[in-house]
Amino acid sequence: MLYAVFMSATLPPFPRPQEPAGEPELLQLSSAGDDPCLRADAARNRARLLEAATRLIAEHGAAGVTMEAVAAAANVGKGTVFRRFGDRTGLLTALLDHSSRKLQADFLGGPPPLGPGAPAIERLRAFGVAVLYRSVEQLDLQLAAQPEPTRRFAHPSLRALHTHVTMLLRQIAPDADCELLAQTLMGYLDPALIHHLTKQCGMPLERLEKGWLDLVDRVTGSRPPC
Amino acid sequence: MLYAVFMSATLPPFPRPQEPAGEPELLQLSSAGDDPCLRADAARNRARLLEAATRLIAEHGAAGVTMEAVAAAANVGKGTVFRRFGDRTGLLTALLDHSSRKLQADFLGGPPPLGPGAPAIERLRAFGVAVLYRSVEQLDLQLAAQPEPTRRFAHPSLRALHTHVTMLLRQIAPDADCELLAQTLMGYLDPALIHHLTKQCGMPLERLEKGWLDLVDRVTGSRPPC
DNA sequence: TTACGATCCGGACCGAGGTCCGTTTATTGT
DNA sequence: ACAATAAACGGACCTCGGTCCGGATCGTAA
Repeated sequence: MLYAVFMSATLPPFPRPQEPAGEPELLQLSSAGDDPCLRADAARNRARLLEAATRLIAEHGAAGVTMEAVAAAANVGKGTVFRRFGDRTGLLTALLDHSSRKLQADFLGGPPPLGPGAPAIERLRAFGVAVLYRSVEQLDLQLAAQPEPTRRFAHPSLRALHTHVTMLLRQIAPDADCELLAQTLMGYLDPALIHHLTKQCGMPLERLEKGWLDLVDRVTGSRPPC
Repeated sequence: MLYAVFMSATLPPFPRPQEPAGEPELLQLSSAGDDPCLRADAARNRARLLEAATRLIAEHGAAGVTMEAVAAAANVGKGTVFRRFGDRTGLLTALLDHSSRKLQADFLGGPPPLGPGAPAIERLRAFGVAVLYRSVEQLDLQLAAQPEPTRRFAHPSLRALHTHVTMLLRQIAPDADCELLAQTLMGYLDPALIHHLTKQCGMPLERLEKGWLDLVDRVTGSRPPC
């Protein structure tokens, strides 16, 4: 439960999900939603599974969908699901992959203020707002896709966001511990927090948005007066 | 999975864990580690379970301990564990209860700078450091006790901390959205984050501590220059 | 002391995530 | 076209968290 780091060279019991085969860290925004060299039937089943999962989740909510149900709906064996996606989190994450890549493309190479061209602080503000909106319209999935606490921050997609925020911060406040500051900012955008504040505390999204802008100002030291 | 709010008056299928029967919101720091009016055998079993759990966790780590194993080690039926503590999270939380109450007592009525008497900002600084240290020496348990994302922020003990931070912030920055700011600060103290930074990124605790102090200064607008 | 009702106990049972391995299928080289 | 080999398949199987309910126990009042 806490071992199983690599599995020795002797016969891998499972080819391991080649799904989250993260490209060189950050710039993993290539190839739309497909995958590298996958056998024909495998690719077909993968597509079927994603489609089935999407449909079932739309019907019953992410929390109400069983892996076995997905497999059945896709006319595929249960083992196939796990071989392809590793675990439940993997499948759910794959469903988020598209929007995740889009967001990444937007702030990495899109038009300002999200993309390069605008001053860093503007980009940072826009970034938070973008993430906020994205999370709100996928809260259900985002929550269900959250891995267990130990791995929450290891998730490649999240790391990418964190890296980006760190870079922006470095341009704004070079003397600060931008790694930690970035972590703090990302914490504000945690789907679980957003869910809690909007659904359980009834805060309007607008307030969260203001909160983000304010937070950015405070953290970067660009408060109004002074 | 997302219903079951209260259970109607008609025959409760389970008396429901009377464990986290939160007193009036905040000031729940009374009665050391025991419970209200519990039948003799029930109290005895409860103690046995807590003791067994503690021992097993010390041996195998929190993640490596099964509910059934705890039950067996306590010479008790599995059902008894769940009746008493509701679920795994409940049991683990109960183990943290003692230190949780102590912390609460400290910042609610202990000596400055944690307790009342010191200026709010000093208390806030001390608060973060205290939580940091407490988390570090119980990381394993804290992580394992973390409930699923949907309920992460609903946890009473966490709410208490959040409330306290909010109050301190209100004294420091009355015009800010202290609820949100408090949430941000609490995010920095999330055990999962601490685990990630210290165990996975290899940051020394000292750096996290500096990070907290710096964060407090930034967020409250009490930066050095100006 | 006894009897009775509320509370508690225990372990069989269930569902869902995850694994294993014998069988099937796609690909590739000839 | 035809092996031969690597990759993929599927579903039985395992574990573990959580539930249920018939029966044992405790507290109490007479």
